[in-house]
Amino acid sequence: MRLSTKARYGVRAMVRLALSQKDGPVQLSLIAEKEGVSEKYLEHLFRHLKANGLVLSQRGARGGYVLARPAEKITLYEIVKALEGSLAPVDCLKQADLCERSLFCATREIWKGLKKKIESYLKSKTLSELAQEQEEKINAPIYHI
Amino acid sequence: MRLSTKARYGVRAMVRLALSQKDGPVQLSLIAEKEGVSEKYLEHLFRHLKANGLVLSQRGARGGYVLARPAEKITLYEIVKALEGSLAPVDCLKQADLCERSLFCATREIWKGLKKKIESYLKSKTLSELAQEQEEKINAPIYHI
DNA sequence: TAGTTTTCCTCTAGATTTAGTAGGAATTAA
DNA sequence: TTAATTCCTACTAAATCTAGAGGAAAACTA
Repeated sequence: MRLSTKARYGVRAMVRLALSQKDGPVQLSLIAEKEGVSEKYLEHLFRHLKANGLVLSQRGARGGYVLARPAEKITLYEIVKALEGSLAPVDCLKQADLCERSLFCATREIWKGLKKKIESYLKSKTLSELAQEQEEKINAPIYHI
Repeated sequence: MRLSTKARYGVRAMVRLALSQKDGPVQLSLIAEKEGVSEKYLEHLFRHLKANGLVLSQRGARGGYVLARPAEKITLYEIVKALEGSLAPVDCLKQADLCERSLFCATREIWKGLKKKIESYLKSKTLSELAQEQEEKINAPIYHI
């Protein structure tokens, strides 16, 4: 049940974008530096984010990315799904004929329920909530003596 | 967020075990045949199930496996965890020092919440529930004309 | 006791997925 | 025109998944 780095890095990049886009498009080079992720890898991730209508891009000098919608209107579900492809724990949920047992399989119902739980949780979290929490964490660090 | 075949086959095998063990230990060869999974692969899975105290084994002729506890006392969480190792969506939940950002990472809190949702769902499902549902599905099949 | 059945154990290996990197084309601002 | 930036297509090393082979150990049966 692990998320790939696509989802992990991608969500962090989106938070960074939400926090940084006040001054116009944000370059991948900035996100790469701040998040400690390779710029080349971010290119892949943002392709998916763009294809799924989550960000808009501006090419050329002083270009970059901005959120396609206000952060309050973007859920974590959308981000993770755009990057991970699907949140189904098992493939037979998308494609029942992968397994001839599908119709009589009790475990399949369990996985279906699990998928719903995961999705409803991620749908309940918006990017703006996450960005705000991130800001608070940065502004209220723990000081060591 | 996909489960491996370990968890998928393992849960099905446990359901099969719950349904078949009335007449004594169940051999892997039987489960393999019924579930369409290689016996050799089941050996691997049952090693983990046994190591985690979910099944007991009897070696030798007419040996096999039985549940270590009544099916009502075994949750899906235990089975999946035994086979999958961990249900953490990201590794930094188990080992915070994997990432220097852990202490100030808002996304980490999200993944922690997601892990809790997954676990509480799987803890709420017992093997006996699952076995009963499976039995009903078998006894009430859909007939095609 | 001998033979058979079954779990137990270690080692090996192909297939698939992950996590990137390389190199350059296209676009835009200055 | 130049520099900056996204966009696109390949390629690849490493990890993980999904087993399979071969035999040792244990226990039942005759």
